[in-house]
Amino acid sequence: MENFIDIEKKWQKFWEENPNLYHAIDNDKSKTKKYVLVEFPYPSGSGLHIGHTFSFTGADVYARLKRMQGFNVMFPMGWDAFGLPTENYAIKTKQKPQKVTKDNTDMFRRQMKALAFSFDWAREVNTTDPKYYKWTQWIFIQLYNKGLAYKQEMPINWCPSCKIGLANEEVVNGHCERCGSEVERRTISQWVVKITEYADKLIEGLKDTDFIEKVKQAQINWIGKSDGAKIRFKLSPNSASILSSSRPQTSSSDDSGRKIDASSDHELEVFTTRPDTLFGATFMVIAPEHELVSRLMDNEEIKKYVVNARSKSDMERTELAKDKTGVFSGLYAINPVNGKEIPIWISDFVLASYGTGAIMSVPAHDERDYDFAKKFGLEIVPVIEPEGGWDFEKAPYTDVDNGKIINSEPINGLTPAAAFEKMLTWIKEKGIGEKTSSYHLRDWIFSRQHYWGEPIPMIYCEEHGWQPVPENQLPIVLPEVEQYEPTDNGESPLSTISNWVDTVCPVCGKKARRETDTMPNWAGSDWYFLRYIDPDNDTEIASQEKMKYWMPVDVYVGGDEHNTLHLLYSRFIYKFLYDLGVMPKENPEPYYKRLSHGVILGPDNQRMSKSRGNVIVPEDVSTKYGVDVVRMYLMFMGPFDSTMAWNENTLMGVKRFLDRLQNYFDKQSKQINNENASNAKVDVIINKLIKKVTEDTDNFKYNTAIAKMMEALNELNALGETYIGGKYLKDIVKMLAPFAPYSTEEEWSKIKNDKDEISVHIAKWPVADETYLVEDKMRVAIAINGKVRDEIEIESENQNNQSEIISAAKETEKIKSWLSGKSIVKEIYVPGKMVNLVVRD
RNA sequence: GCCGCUGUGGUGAAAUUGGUAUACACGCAAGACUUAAAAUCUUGUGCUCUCAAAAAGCGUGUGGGUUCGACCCCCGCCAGCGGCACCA
Repeated sequence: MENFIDIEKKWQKFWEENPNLYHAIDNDKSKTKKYVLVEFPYPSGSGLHIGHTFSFTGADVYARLKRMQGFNVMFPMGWDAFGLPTENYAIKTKQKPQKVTKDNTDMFRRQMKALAFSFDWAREVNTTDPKYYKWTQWIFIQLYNKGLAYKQEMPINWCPSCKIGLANEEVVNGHCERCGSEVERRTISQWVVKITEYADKLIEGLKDTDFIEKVKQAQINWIGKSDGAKIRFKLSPNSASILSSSRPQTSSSDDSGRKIDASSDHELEVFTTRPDTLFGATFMVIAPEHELVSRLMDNEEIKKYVVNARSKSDMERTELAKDKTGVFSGLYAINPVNGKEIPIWISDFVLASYGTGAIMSVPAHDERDYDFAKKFGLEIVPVIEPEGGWDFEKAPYTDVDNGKIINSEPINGLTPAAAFEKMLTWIKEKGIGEKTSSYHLRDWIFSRQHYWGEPIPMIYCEEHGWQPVPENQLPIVLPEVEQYEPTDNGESPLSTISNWVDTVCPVCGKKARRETDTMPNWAGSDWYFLRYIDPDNDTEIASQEKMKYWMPVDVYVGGDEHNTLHLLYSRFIYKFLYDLGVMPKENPEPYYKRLSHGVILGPDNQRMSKSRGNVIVPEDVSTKYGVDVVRMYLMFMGPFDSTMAWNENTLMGVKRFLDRLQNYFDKQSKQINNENASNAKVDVIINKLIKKVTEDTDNFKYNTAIAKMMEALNELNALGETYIGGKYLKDIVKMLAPFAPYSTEEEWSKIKNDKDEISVHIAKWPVADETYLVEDKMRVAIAINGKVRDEIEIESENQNNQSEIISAAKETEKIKSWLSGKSIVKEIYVPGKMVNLVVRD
């Protein structure tokens, strides 16, 4: 007999020579389409890891099932290949990133083919291919044209040792991921994408999807919508005159037209979720970055505080969260509802990036305001009191569901909820504010000062400002050069390539400069699922007709770590393109179902990592035991979405099962020509198996599907020398095929006849014959007071004959002894399941 | 602190969603084959009581509740995991 290595070689070659087995056919109306997507990998130098193997196998099993069930399945694969690790590796080994990427994707592709994933390789995409990123750049231009991309001074994470700007994801606990030195803040002019414009649409759109609750919640939390009001506080006359005498020297913003701060010299605008507590506002606090503060820098104390606060990293600010700091601004505002003059403080616990960068402080009813008031001896005025009173000396009262409004002349006695509504109308009538919402979601910083990314297709002209590259000049190809190390000044390495940077203005034709920043990693992975639909299209992102056929993605398999950022960015870009009219109007959402796969831990129950030395390399295990064993084990070890530890003993159990099955097939093959040699027991075993395996596989419950196959084999073996016939033998091979593609293909080649498909992987999935699912006899449990004491066997056709079954139940020896001396007060019969007799002494 | 999830044998886990708890697999024990070991096969395996068996009792983190009947539904608590976190 051939060993598994020969078998794998043989069939890999066969599949390579027959790629049409897994081809998805565009616009095939004769079949129902099924778009099965799994997150494409970043092709790192260390090859496919066990997590990839796990999630890809899970998606592959599903794709194979659907294909065999007669769907027109698209199951594509590609490479999310821009990114820092490649750039760093290239710098270290003095190779071109293009070359490193090529080597890595070649390795990944080879490993994937060895693992028998049924990808449609004709649709392979690569985010670093100019033909691909032409469209990534095109999307950016559309964003710019619609006013959703703007340039702004933004603080970034700066590594002083690498001399490079770091993305948030490259900062680990306040330190540079690469060199470990502490990250500083620096302000750099950056491209920003207005995802916040779509915040509401991204929340509402979730109802058009079938994501699991956990994912929907993650998205909603990340967007973090709060309903409340904007309220304008007039400054006291004195304060207003102080300010008007010190206008800011220059406006810090350049051309974005965005104003963070809507306040004028006479007003200070705040956002609050608690307008019901407005009468309790006894002071105000503004962020050190607030526009007003820049006009108060003559005061040494304020200047010192502000300079210090601005130099703090986000880390430091939040770490010191408990201990409030602050300084009095010298200014006063008027509480619009009671005319009270209240002080304005400056403190870094107020975030410039949320709301208006200024708050009204109600210390009696907010933890942070309370801490601040206690520390600086500010007034605390309660405006809500619960029944039974509250000791405001000890703590603030923050419960919104209970209590009555006090100390608030026109609204006294209302509940906080009623007061909330009342105040919204009131501030509107008085013209001092209006209802609004605020979001945790921030606009998306889109610039990276790295080489290995998509060039941002923008040109700067002295006269005409920022202009998009004309679309017919796309793609702007990343120049291949010798120098792509980071520069000293924090600019992208592209800035040193003068013959690339120097260009002409698309408006006036005069000298102009290209943008030298590149896009973040997310840019290419936002929309890749669209490109699979039409990977070679040169004139459109994808053809309308094809998108109409394939969209939406039916099932999207990915990791929990992408449930917020990637999924949100991706939905945003899709919705933007949808509003642009580029997407089919039937599909406002890109993904119908989202499935998150679990995590495979090392044998020590710890996350796999090189430093722990607990890494399992798929290629090592598959050369030792065979690909089928590895695939099947991964699917058997537990539910597809849970965290599980690698255990080689359990893997051996799967291997034994496959070996036993092989023996069974070898014995059975003697009678292969006898299509229907079978008996009643076999009919039941196989048809039940088909039903269960089909259901479970369809629902990604692979572990129980495999358990059923094991159970069935045990049952068949227990029948001894019974031949089950060719049809059932083929059914078993088919059901196993998605999990164990090699050995089933081998077995299929032995047992198939001329009428059968050339490959088991395009054979027709079996359908259970319902007539065999009903057994003639059933076992009915008999319980006394809910505890099972005995059981009887009944004819299935009699299962609804309640009185007969109950009297039979009372007649068994065991039950009689349980009943003696007791009286039956109630009899319950669950058809075909059980009898419960409720008795009393 | 907030949001989400999970607690079932020695282990990974099942349970038709309110109807016989522990399927399947691992591990362990005993046996068969073998000079021996590995591999393979057979049998047993929740706990207590028992030389053993029968019978009984106890058993799904924990305390209550609803129900003829609860791993499943409701209320409270404990433990663990993941995400967010000075978001006004």
